[in-house]
Amino acid sequence: MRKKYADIIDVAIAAGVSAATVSRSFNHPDKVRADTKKRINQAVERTGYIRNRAAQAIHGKRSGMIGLIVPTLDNAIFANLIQAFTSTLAEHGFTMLVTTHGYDLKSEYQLLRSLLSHRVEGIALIGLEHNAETYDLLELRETPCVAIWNYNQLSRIHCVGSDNFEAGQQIADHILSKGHKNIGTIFPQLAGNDRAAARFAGVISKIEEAGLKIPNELRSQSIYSIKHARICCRALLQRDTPPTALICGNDVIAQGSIYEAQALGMKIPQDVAVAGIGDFSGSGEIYPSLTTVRLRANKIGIEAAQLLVGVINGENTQSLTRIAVDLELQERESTNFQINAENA
Amino acid sequence: MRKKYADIIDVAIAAGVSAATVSRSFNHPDKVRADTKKRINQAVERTGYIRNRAAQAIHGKRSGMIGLIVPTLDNAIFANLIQAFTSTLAEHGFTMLVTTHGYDLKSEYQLLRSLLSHRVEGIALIGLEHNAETYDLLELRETPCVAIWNYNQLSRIHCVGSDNFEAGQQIADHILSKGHKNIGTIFPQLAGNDRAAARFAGVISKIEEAGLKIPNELRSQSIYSIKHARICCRALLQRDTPPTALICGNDVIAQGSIYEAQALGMKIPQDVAVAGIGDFSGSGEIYPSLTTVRLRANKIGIEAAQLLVGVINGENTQSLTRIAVDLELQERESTNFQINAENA
DNA sequence: ACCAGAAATGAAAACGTTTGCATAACTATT
DNA sequence: AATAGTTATGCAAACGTTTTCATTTCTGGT
Repeated sequence: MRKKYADIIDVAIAAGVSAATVSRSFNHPDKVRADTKKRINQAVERTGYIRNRAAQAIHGKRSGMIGLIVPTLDNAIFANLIQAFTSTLAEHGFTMLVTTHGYDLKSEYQLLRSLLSHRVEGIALIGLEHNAETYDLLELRETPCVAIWNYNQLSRIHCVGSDNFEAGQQIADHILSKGHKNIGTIFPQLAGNDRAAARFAGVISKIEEAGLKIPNELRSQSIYSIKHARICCRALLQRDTPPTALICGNDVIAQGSIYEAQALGMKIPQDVAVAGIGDFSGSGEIYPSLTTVRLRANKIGIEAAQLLVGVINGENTQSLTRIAVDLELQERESTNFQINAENA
Repeated sequence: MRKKYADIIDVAIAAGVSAATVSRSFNHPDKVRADTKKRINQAVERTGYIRNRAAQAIHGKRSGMIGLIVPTLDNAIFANLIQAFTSTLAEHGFTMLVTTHGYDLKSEYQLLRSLLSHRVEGIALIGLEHNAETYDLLELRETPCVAIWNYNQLSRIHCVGSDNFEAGQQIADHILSKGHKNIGTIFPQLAGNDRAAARFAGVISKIEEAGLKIPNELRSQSIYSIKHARICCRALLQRDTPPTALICGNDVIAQGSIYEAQALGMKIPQDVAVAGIGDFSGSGEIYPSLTTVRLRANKIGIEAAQLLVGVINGENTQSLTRIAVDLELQERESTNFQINAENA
């Protein structure tokens, strides 16, 4: 046997046509006669041919792959987002090449190079905070690229996402409207995580607008873990004058806070109100249900994929597209208590 | 400008060597003199060269990509698994090409063809239940392949995972040891989901071994959703003689059951015990903490990646490797109550 | 200084496609 | 039935690498 698997020439011979015609039959089906196409398809069947996209990618464009760089897959809401993104891509004939950097922006540049070496047709990144060399390389290679998850009207690249600053504002507004004056926060580390940083800035802006402030002792920092969040929460709630409300950087931290408050025998929302950001699957179903700001991960994923495909196909020629996906404050049980004047 | 981006020849010219030497400098660094290598690296820097893996893949093997076919990414424990898998692959220089089929095994074959057309060097599948044509194609193309998540000593391909039948047995044993006789189950649909099917079979085997049986009315079916699980749980708990224990097919369903029981004013585990399978992140932290069987997603992901890389590199020549990753029963609060004879 | 053997490099073919151009085969018009 | 126009197909070059084989350049022993 000369070679291992059937190539386009074997198919061509089996179908009694030239390789060029076989190729056209796949890529420009309208340019080949119906009966020829049928013969070719039979030949494909007979020979067990599977086309080689590497060979296809080599000269022209079409590798059929999109690269995604994501901090981690191990995170409920990213998983949500990525599922929507990848299945939408699949509808358009693209497959997703995924890499993760674990929140280490320094390695992002290398991952980008790796994806480019695979000649992906487009790149998706999470968030808008990236190294200068990452941005520069994207520009240099003129790679279609979209930033997912954050919306920012000054973004350097296309973006599809929600305004995290606004999310912070919404949840802070809600907490303030319930009469809270003594408020604590539990957020992830802000450096290298522009989502968390923007949310926090939104919270602070509204608090200060209301003439209040959050002292440093009530600004707690937790990783993305229920267990660790519980520890942070406990520290806050066992202070001499514990906060009457906790604003958490995401729903995982908020859930941990709820469990810990319960474990301490406190009533939610009467003794302490808890709010999150994200509206993860389950947040509306736990007891008490969690007040949060919904980030529509599914919608963001779909829109981002559509935008990227559009850019690749040259439909989106001129300027930068920035899509703000709306937020929805979800008022639920965990904050459903009005503080009266005496309590304040 | 002749062409858009620097290719290997541009680098060769810039470095004053031939293309062959540049290629060797990447692929067989020991075969080229140190100072030549240095000159080449400088030339790479200067020209902004990014090598083209498509061109590399075209003739020989090395595409540097592994294909993964997964039911969905949108699932806490798969996300866990996949994160471990992809980061281990990355350590070995591979990038992961991901596709999802949403539990539709029929489309799996097409996804496999698509991955093969990208000339991935290896394939990972979830579970062992696949169409005959999927298995046949894998064999025909002699593609290194590993099934992740399930262990079965009769598997047709390499596998790394836990024995779901045993997981079902373990949790059933535990529930029986607490004296329960009136037991309900809430499982996902079993067809097309060999994990769930094996777990259920394990549960049933132990129940029957104990001389008990679970009537059809107490066998409930729920999708992977807290909300839907709550509905199923409610139906079971509102029966005239509700079960004293619920065995759930996974921790998401178990969590939903806990919330619903609480909402119905029932005490866990006194009024009803709840057990899950999986030990998702958070299951040990909720209140009451959930008794479950730990599936070590992280370990499975890492081992699977190592096995697959080994097979690709020809280290694992002879027979099929099947790795059983151990289970760990996690006894927690949600079942911590012994039924006495009168209650039974 | 010379030579044998080893190490480094280069030239060219090969990998499996796609595509521009040329040609052949149809269609429809007269 | 001839012709012009259209449509379908084939030929061959090109894409960017890797690799085999041949050649050149070292290296060290005499």
